[in-house]
Amino acid sequence: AAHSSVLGARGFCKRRRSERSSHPSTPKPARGSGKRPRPEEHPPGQPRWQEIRAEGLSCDYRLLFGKAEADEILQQLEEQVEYFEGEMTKVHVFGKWHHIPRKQVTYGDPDLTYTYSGVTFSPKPWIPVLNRIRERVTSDTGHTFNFVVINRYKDGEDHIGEHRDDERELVPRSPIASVSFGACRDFVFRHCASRGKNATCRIKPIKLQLAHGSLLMMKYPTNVYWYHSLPPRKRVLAPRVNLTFRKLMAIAKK
DNA sequence: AGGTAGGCAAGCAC
DNA sequence: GGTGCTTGCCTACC
Repeated sequence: AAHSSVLGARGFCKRRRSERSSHPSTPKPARGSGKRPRPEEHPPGQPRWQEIRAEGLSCDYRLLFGKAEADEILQQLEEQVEYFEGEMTKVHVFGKWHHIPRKQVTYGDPDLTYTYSGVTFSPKPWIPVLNRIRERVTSDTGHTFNFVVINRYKDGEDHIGEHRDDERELVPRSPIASVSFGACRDFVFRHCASRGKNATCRIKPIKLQLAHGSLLMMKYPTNVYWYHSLPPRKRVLAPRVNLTFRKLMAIAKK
């Protein structure tokens, strides 16, 4: 019940024209002239997926769950997902300890591990709500996954900085499925060669909005060339729970 | 005021 | 053994 007012606030996804990405070849998922492809209202002839393409970037976006089902899943996630606590909520980089500005946890098949900024995480065993989401992604995409990283952003202050996902433990060329629930948040891709003062090219960042119940498939070689981040959005007051399903190799290469 | 971008912090992997 | 890469915070600047 606490979520209903929050999730009803569809205004979170509405953007002013001036805020839109100016990238010419990029579709604008999760918005547009009232033609948002919600699963419960599939107009025939409307593309099932929205393809996002740029140099070295290949992603597909769609709404995976209708609002009622997404609301139900979010409620279950909020009740049942147990996030890491204590030492595992900190990262040690450049000699300093930082408290990560979000909550995080991993679930997956036993014996798999995932390394994030030098810390190796063991997954918690699968629970039904996560398997429900995982099975939906698999039935829709044909891809299987054995691991999920869950990030919870309590409001617009919580965020994650620019990064690429560690490729070493991923099955080569396997896609990452990013499923979002709760507040719609901006999601930004930046090409690796366009970062910093000594950038060798000026490819513009690509901004997407990841809506409640949506799926973003990040396909090879996106993760090779493009960093992604979830920047702070101070006006967002509601939580967002994001699940990135991955296919990890059974034996970690070190 | 919020969003963006750059500089900065030490240590490990190759 | 030098080089590249790392995440988040702070600051400056619109």
